[in-house]
Amino acid sequence: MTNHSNGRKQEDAIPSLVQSQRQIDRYGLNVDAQAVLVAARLMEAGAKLGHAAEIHFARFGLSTGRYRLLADLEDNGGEVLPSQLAEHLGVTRATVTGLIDILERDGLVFRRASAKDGRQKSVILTELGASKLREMAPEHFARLEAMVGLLNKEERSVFLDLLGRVTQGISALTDE
Amino acid sequence: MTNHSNGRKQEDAIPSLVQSQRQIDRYGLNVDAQAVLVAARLMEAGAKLGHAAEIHFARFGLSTGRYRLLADLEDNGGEVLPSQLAEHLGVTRATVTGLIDILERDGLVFRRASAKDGRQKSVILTELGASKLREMAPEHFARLEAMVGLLNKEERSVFLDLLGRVTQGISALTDE
DNA sequence: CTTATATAGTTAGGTCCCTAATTACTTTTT
DNA sequence: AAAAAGTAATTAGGGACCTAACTATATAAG
Repeated sequence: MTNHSNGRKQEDAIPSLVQSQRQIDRYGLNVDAQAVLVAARLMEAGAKLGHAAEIHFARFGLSTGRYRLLADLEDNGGEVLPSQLAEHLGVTRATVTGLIDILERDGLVFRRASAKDGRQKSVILTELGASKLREMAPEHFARLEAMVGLLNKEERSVFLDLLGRVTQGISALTDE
Repeated sequence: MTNHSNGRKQEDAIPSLVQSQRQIDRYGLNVDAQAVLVAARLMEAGAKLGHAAEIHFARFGLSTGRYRLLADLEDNGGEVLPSQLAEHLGVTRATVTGLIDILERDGLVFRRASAKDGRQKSVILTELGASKLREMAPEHFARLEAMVGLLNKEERSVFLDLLGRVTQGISALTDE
């Protein structure tokens, strides 16, 4: 009984360089296997992190999106328009509507119609919402810090630089 | 008309160091802002990459998961058990069932009951499935390579090392 | 000033993946 | 051999985020 069924053991599915090279060779392509490996590993890491983040935020009764919305509200004085939230979070307005629905139901936020523009509705952080952020902050930030704890300051700086350039490159997948 | 509504412009929502520092200061925590920034940027990048990958694979009528399943099949001689696929892909068996359902419907794969174990059903790559992989390979790998094109060989190597260590650290979010 | 166009938020419906429970076999224990 | 425990695949239901279509209000053009 060492490694079975469940598919979420310590290190499932880490793509290897030989695996990438084999795939490329099969079709006789002139592509750098290491480059492909970087792409594959980053996708793997992104999926894993996304899943872990949901588990992390679920401790506090939130999802990743709902936490980010609350944090953005607090970062902007406690009152922001849904369309601004969508832009800040990088999600659609439809998604923001859904996030607000649940946050409002839970009393962490409420909506108020705008006086100047009848189409707009401000989203406002409640005291309960603010205290939720306050309560979770120590553990939340400590865990984030621990996550990158295997990198020293210098390495983190290098990582930020490289990650930034790879992030720019992501558009290569969607261009054209 | 420069930057409105849609929330998916060139560079929405890039978290900054001052923003991270501000959040930490608000609660008087003793946490490294750069570390928090790395975590935030990686989450951002992961989400962005996941979304871009779906768009990329949709060109070929596939999703990320269905492509990975096909590729894993081909990497393993064209016949693999669902439970093995789940392990290789790092997803649950329930998810694999759904992926196979669609691939089978589209004729890229078929199921066959196992002779030795009545519970098992092999998944087998069809000729259509193999040719789908063959057709998409040039564009697929070229785009992956382009994605990391802003990094040279040396930098890619460093990035792989650092990413690997951060990936290990992800468990800090889920531990306990 | 009325018609056309743009914008804010929402709703409806879809995709991806998940967890928990179910069904059908197989292996182990008594 | 019968009962219990384990394993393989599936089904049922849910959460997150998406696109496209809709409603209501605001602005621009004829």
